[in-house]
Amino acid sequence: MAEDLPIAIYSANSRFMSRASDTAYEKIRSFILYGEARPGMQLTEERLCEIAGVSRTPVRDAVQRLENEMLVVRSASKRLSVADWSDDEIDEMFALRAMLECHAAERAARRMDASGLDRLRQVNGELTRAVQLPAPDITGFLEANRQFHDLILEYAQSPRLSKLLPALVEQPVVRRTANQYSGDDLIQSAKDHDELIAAFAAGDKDWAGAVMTSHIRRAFHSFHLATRGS
Amino acid sequence: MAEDLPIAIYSANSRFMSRASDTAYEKIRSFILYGEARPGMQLTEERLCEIAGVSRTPVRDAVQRLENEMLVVRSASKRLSVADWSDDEIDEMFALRAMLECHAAERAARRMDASGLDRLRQVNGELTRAVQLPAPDITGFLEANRQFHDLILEYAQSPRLSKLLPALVEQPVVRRTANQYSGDDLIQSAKDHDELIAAFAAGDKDWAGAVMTSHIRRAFHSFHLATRGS
DNA sequence: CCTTCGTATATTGTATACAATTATCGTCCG
DNA sequence: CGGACGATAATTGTATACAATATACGAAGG
Repeated sequence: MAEDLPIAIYSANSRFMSRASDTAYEKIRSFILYGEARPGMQLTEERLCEIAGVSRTPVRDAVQRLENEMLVVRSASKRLSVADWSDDEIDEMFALRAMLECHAAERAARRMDASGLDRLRQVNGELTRAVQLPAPDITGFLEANRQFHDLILEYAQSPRLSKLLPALVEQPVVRRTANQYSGDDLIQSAKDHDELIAAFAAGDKDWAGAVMTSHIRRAFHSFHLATRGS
Repeated sequence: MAEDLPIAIYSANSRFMSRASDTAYEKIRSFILYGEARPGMQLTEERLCEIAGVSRTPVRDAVQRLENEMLVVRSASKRLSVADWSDDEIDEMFALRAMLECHAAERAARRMDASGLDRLRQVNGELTRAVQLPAPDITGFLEANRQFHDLILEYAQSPRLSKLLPALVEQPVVRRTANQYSGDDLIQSAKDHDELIAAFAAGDKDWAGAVMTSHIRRAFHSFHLATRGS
């Protein structure tokens, strides 16, 4: 019987989600990432119930998941608040993410097949179209980018990685990075992906790992520049 | 009852734990790690209620935590079972753990202070006593070893790492590794720790990282030898 | 005016009843 | 036989009432 891992990691997953705890998870997550929530803002379970439209039981379920992703934080007295990351924590996220995505790329390089290569090429085709000047489509880029990295994770075939990486790929960071990207940065991203595909096709794990590492670290420096200047 | 066995590995949850969900977590965890549970065995929430002596609400809370540590697994139809790791998954655990503990050591090297060095020396003094031939005290070794790595994690000052690492340091693996260690292996562990302390004292992050990496990888190969022969 | 303490209020934690879903197993029909 | 179907039992999911705990606030005393 197949496992139901892994799921989309670069965004809220777009699967069935009929359960109340799943809708609660998505709604609260959206509230934090795209809604009126502000870093450090206090949350009560009751307030989250209103947002999610379900009772406290599934809300508590969802909150625990969000706690694991460190999108919400629990104080010593068990009160909840929206996470507020320090600069050091964000740097750390990029460093850890670079290590783990590099590792994922290395594993994927050993396990890639023709079908996977096709899917990667197709997704990166869409990404490449989205970043065409003079009017790049950031939303399209983000979606294709997510799919691309998800595919690599899928081919890495590591339940552990699939569990750990999502906690490191937080939307606010990814979006701010993408929004800060210049047109040339976006095009370079597409080229990185092309080179990754070449490395996978060659089965060269060191090549794949190195490309992935620079890919993430470039994103890091764009983000750094965007948020903390020079 | 297995209640007095070490609970928290490498992480800081050795606090009070008076809540029902916390005792449930500990009891179920002990049941899996030291009790009658067997890999792949099916679990029902009701059965876990009996084990924990509390109602389903805190049990479900505890189960979600154990799911994150991947000690229990949920099937597509949401049924629970005791995790049963493949050889590849265990290898992967060691690889990821080596990366993250190396990173933790590097961060700790930059943030270590005199007080931390003292504490590390004291803990490793206990560890060194525990591994004295001709009758090494494995339990004492495990406890001191845990404290030593916890201290490094504390000085790494990274909430992310503190969240991610525990999921990679699973007791069954650590114990089997330690039990397989020869007397000389145990003594070498103590020496690794001495060298780590020296690297911290020198503030040399690359040195610390390298020692930590070989420390973990030696453990990996001992485990590999013990469980899969030649 | 400040601190301390106790009570009221807000918030989180737990138990339990019931709803929804999934598995089990016997029966019918081919 | 054997496979599809349906009733029943087992299991998980959700809502809600109540218990435990933490905070807020104001009164009493210095």
